[in-house]
Amino acid sequence: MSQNRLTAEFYQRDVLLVAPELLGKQLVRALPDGLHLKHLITEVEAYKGTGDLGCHASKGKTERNKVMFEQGGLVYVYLIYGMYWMLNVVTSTEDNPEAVLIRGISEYSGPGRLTKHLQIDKSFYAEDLITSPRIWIEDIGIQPQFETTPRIGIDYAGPYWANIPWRFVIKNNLV
DNA sequence: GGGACGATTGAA
DNA sequence: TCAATCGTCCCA
Repeated sequence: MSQNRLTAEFYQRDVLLVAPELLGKQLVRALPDGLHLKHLITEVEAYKGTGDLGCHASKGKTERNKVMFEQGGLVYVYLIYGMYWMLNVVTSTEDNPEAVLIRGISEYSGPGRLTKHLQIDKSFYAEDLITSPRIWIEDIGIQPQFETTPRIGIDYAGPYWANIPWRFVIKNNLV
């Protein structure tokens, strides 16, 4: 465990505040054998509310996305293309469906690749990052510079939502 | 019950 | 450029 684990107060804010602040934070995955995998978060995307046509919540609450409607600090995982698990962090408060997609961590680019490495699957659905013994995020005092770009792979959301700059990436090859 | 599709990846 | 691969969602 860590004294610097992020708390409920960190997560229960607007996703557009939380997403960029997750850059440079340390994602920790404690494996069953006791090994702790530690990686800095390098790339994220924000998904905000029912009005955001790129956000799963825009279709209303379903079995898959219902955890997004809970309070911030929970994990939202779902399967994409039949083979990759996407790791998301729920933000904001109850009934405000927002989440941050973790798209990249140090040494591993791509949301599907990083979950494979961290051994994250459906069993992490609704896992509580504030209390879980097997996954959490720590503040290690890094506040990297970052840049913003449109989000990846959501052309179906239409030009406005597909182009809004809610992807946040650490600059250069820092860390 | 059936069909279309996806917040991806890696190989051709 | 394209196949892999399957849970979810929507329609019948």
